[in-house]
Amino acid sequence: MTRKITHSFYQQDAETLARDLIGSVIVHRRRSRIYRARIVETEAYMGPDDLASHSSKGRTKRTEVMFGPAGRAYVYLIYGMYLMFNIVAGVTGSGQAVLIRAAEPIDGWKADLSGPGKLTRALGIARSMNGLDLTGSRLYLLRNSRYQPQIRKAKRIGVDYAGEWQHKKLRFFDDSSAAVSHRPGT
DNA sequence: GCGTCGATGGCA
DNA sequence: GCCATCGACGCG
Repeated sequence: MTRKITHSFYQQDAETLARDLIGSVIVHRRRSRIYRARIVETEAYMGPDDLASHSSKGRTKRTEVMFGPAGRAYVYLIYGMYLMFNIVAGVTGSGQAVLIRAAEPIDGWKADLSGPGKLTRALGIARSMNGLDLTGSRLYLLRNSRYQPQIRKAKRIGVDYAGEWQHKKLRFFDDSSAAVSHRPGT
């Protein structure tokens, strides 16, 4: 049984959503083709108090989408060359989001999706998709109640500047997948 | 297998 | 002057 993920599901807090999205499937309809990939790694960004979260900088032009309704895409450029794909989570205004870090292609399609920058490039996620409603028909997620991932958690990657928040175990991954980008360090 | 480093551009 | 990254390179 597989069904499209709805607004009410995205409205869960980011930590719960990040865990629940492991094993779900990204669907991108692009140039008359359909690309599907199973999510194997995510990170939760908990809102303005979370020093690793962009929303901790407050409402700016960049972070505006994070403070909007859940279930929209938050896409931004990092290091001048990589796009990050996030999903807005929580109640409207809470500034939470889930970063999609890694996935594995489904249906015989071949791609390396084991990292947030590689994932957006291979899936064709563009900056123009910032703010896109993910319950539409172009880019959406499916939940498969049959697939049971082996979920583990660890600290988030690349946020060592975030004080006490850097240590919190807000990264979730499917330990049975080879596409996970980082294995936990002790 | 692991550490280091450069690429590259939007943002505050 | 930062970065929610990646891949190339040098080790030995």
